[in-house]
Amino acid sequence: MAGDEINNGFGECGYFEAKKSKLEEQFAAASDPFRKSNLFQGISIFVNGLTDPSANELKQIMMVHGGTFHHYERSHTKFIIASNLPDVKVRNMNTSKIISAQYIVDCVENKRVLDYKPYLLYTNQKTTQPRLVFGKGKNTSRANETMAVSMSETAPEPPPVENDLGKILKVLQLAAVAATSPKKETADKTVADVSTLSHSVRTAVDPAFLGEFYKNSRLHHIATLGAGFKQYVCELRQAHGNQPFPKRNELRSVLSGKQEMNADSAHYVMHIDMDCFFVSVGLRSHPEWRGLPIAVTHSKGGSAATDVPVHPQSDRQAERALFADRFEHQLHDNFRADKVRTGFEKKMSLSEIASCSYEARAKGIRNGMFVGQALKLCPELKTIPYDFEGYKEVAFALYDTVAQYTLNIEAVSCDEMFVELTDLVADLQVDVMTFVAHLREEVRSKTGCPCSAGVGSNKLLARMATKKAKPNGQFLLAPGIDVLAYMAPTPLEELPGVGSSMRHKLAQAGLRNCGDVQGTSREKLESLLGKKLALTLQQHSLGIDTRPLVYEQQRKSVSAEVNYGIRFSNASECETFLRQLSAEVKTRLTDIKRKAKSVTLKVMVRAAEAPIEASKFMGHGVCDTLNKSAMLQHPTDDVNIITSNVLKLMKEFDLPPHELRGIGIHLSRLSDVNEVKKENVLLQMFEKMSEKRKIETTAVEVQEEPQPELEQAEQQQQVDLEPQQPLDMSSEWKNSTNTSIKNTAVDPEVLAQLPEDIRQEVLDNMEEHLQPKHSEQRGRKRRKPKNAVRRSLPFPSAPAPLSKVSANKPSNRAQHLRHELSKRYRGGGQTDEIVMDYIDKVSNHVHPAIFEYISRPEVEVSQNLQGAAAAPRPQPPATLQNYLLGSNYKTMLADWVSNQRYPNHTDIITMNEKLAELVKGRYSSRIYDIMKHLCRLIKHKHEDVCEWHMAFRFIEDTVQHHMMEFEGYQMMLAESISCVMCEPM
DNA sequence: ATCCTCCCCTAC
DNA sequence: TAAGGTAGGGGAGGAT
Repeated sequence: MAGDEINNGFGECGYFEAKKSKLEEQFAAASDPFRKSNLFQGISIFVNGLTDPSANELKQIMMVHGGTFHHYERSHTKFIIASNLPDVKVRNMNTSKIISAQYIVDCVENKRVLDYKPYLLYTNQKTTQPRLVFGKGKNTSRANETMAVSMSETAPEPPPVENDLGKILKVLQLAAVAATSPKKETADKTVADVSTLSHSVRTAVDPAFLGEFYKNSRLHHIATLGAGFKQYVCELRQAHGNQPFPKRNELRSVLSGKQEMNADSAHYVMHIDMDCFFVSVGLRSHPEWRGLPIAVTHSKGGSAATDVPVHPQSDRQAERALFADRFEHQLHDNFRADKVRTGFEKKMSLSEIASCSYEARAKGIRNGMFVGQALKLCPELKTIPYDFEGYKEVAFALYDTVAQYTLNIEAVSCDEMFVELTDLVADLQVDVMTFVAHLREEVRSKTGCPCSAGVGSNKLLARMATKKAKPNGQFLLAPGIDVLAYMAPTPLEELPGVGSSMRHKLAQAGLRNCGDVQGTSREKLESLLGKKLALTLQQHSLGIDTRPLVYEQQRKSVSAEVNYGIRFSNASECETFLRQLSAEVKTRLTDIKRKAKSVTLKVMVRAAEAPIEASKFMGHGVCDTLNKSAMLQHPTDDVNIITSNVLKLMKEFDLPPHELRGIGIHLSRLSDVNEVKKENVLLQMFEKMSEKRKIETTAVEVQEEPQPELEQAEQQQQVDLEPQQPLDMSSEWKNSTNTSIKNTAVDPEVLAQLPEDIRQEVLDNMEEHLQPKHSEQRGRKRRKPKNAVRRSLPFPSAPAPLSKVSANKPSNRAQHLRHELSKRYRGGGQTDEIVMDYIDKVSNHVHPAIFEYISRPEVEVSQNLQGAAAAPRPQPPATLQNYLLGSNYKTMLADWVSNQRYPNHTDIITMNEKLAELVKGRYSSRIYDIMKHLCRLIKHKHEDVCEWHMAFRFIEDTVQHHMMEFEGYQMMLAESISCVMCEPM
């Protein structure tokens, strides 16, 4: 799957890039399908200055042959490749590992690792002719020979290094081959398609699309790296505990003596941010381009960016007009409007600029601008490609550098964070900006990239300071200054949270800078923006920021979204993609070890007036966006449940697949996997057993004549577990009951077409889901007996729901039952006499045996009451999922009661639901047994817990309520709980 | 009042 | 050609 490619190193094992062992590194290498050999395994190089081959070419060579390319020199960098270094530079370097680039070339040519000494630039041994010598022992040379043989491109094979590793590598390489082969199978379509087959992946219909897209998406990388570093800070903090920071001592001795301390007790928050991050990382290997206007983008620039093929069904003029209209009249986004206005010329590249250098910015180029537009502003703009690995590498170096001094870090993104400095500078006894300068220099030397930092008394002011500091500088918003006066001239859009939309809205009201807002009444702001936004805006305009630094951030949602390359021609292509995306989002969910209770599907649909094809290649064009969500009954991380809900939501949108331009799946209301486990013990037991049972019963037959309630619950479960089955409309409404789409309305038109009794059932179900989840109400809720239920009951009409008053009229009920009995068992003789006599006597509570007796079909009526009670009920439908009916219900109850100190709310609800099903199914004697057993378990619980007593009474109460509704009588129960502590009055 | 859904906005 | 994601905060308006 796409999983590997999407994984940025923040998988469940955490930041493997940073910590991973050698072995893991080799694993990763072996699974790379582009790998030609492992020639340079364990060898790392750093390229200093101009070389031939160039740094980029050397990087390619190293990657393809299993080596490591360092973008900056590290202590463990094995070789430094250079051609000529200035004396000044060399003087302070360890020259024993500076070699010529020719070494790499010769190694590849000879297909073995050569002795590097002849290639040293700064020793006596320097020669131009490499000696063909193996530097190491016999074993190695043998290995090298084998390697040389195995380096043929058609049959790449790992060197037989350490035996185990060799085997593992081999397996992994085989796996990599296997993983790529299905791609080729899709080629079976037509022979005429051959021309397109050779092309790269285009639309989301291609099974490899998702992986390709995420591999190349800058926004995806920005987002996942950001999330990754938030988690990284958490991990570092947890791993660190209360240990000291040794680096502080080192710094203290370096800076000691020359510092006069800040005597004030000011609060210091630092905001640190890399300067035009992507560009800086890209320039590490091309220092000769520093000072030029540079942009990072997918477009290769030059003529490729000014003569772009145009799709016949696209219409740039029309699309531009539409976009411009939206941006100018609805969204007021000047930048985007401008981008469309001047960037949409025919044949100009619509590739976006992810990051541009300050020299490019000076010409008016901005991040996010189209390349075509940027080239008009600056024809000599140089474009460089993305280096996602490099961004991660540098980001780790940045975070690790800061983390040496403190872990009071709030990660904002991969290149930006807030750091609480108050305690740190007090501990170091240094001036705050001295520390910042030292830190920035360390970051620069470790990453090879410049950064800027601002310091203020809160996050807002620190950020403002950074704006002043950029590029490559630092700035302190001194604690003593008049903050109000300082903020007043600041344009509002410089405040965090104020974007183009809000800027425009405020400008309409005559508010442009912080000073304007400072003097505006709260009422006016609130009417403009709403309560909360008004408050924060006003506070920010005064330089006040109450937001604390959040060091350990908890994720609240997970999502996966693709608004590029979505072009389906039919529903099945769409469904296939939805399944892939569901799997993707499920992986992300399990990666963070959480479960979700809400699923939201987001779609982008081509706007009615928009051209069929977007101007931007595979772009979404002008679209309308729609969201729809479904609440799950329980938190889940089951891919099948997620998928079935996603498919259902898509079906509800009822959109033509060919008009879709974007799809996203969001999971929210997350809970911890372990919390869920604790919280829902019973349900987990049920589900576990139903899984097991599913495997055991191979063929699950669908009942021709669905039994009412239980049957529906069961069908729902099947949809959840088996979304592979196509969903037809007729099953959809039935399925929309217990588990899923509680909050989605049923189409009234569909509803109108249903037969009366079925419609009533649907309405009842909907009503049921709108009931509050609170246990009291749910358990005690009055339920109208349904037609369908009645049909299966022996009584022609079930008793109407009884109020408390009528329920307490035993003689009426006894008469009723007697009447039914006599009708049914005419001439039944002695037995029925006994039964009726019994009923008269007990009046209020009926023994389960009686229920058993009267609910048996006529043919089975036996002569003797005892036998009747013992007679087995007809087997429940094979699909019935109520495990309270299973033979091991006692074990399950015992597990529940004994493992939990206090009963869970959700477990009690589950229990009530399952017992209610039993009531409706008339499993009276089982109910009797369950209640008896449960009562005993609670009584004999090691520790007397009133919560359990109350739980039992509540369950008992609910059961009796249901009995009263469906049978007209309460059940005689064997035991009850009495406790002086919690007994109700 | 408080919750829910469906947005919109913002930031990187 | 091109890779227009992701997460969080919050408002409007309706349901309870």
